[in-house]
Amino acid sequence: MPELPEVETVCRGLEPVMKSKIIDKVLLRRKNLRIPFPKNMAGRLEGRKISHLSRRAKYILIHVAADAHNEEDVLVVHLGMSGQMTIVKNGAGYKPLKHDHMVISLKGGGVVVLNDARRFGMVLLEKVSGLGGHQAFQHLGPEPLESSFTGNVLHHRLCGKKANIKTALLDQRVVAGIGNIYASEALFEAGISPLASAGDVGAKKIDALVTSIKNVLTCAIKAGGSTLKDYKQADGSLGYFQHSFAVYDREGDACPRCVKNGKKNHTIHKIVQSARATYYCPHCQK
DNA sequence: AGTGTCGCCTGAATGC
DNA sequence: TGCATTCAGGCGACAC
Repeated sequence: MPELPEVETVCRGLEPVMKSKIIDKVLLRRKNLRIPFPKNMAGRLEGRKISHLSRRAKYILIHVAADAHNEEDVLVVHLGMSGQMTIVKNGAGYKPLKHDHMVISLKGGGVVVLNDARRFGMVLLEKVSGLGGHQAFQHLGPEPLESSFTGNVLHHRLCGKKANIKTALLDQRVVAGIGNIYASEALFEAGISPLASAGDVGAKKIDALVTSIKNVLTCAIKAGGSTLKDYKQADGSLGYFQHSFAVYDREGDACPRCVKNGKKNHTIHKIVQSARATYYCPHCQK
């Protein structure tokens, strides 16, 4: 499920386990995910210290500190559709499960595993200085939770676009980190039809949309954070938390906003746009 | 250049 | 119960 909030939650869950630890062993249990694992990945990482973790768009960035022989590197993990990072509780007793593809053992006993059944994920290892120029990063749009991401900014980025606004929100070059769920959720909250041409939506509605994007993402991160805190990763896996959505996967349900306005008979519809499911209320999203 | 469709994989849910 | 079909939250390659 990983969109921006889930990836953020994974980063926050991993940080206390990985930060300031020395990488002891990196085990790759196959050659590739969607793309090959980086050349000599284990050799380039083992013995080095993790300085901190961060996130850009839907990418987890594990920063590896510079040392006598290397400048700072970044181990980049993208979870694709089905990827999961797991903190193994009893590292010494770790037995690989099906689809465990990458196992990072830390000095002191911590073990972190990347499991990805569908293998749509990817792992990169890049110098931090070259990261911004890497093809995965160079065209990424702004981070939606930065204060510099405003209605004005989004309005400019959508200007002239003929594609429907739902599809445009999924374009990582327009804005980074929004996936299929939160695109539907944000448009619903802002009361904007997913069918509208992106370039035709007025400035005022785009302002509302930016507010809604920030709101749905922030609420989801909050839900993820409380999962970390409350459940303490019952199974050690990170990022897949229970969260209820207003419209996503609610085809046929009563529209919550219309119900609030006393109109009980308006329901959530499901349509397909650019081969992806979209959920919305035709009555209150114009 | 901008836009829409397809396929990469496996597993879960559904239908017969 | 078993087997086939459909669908999934990402993203890049490709065709137009």
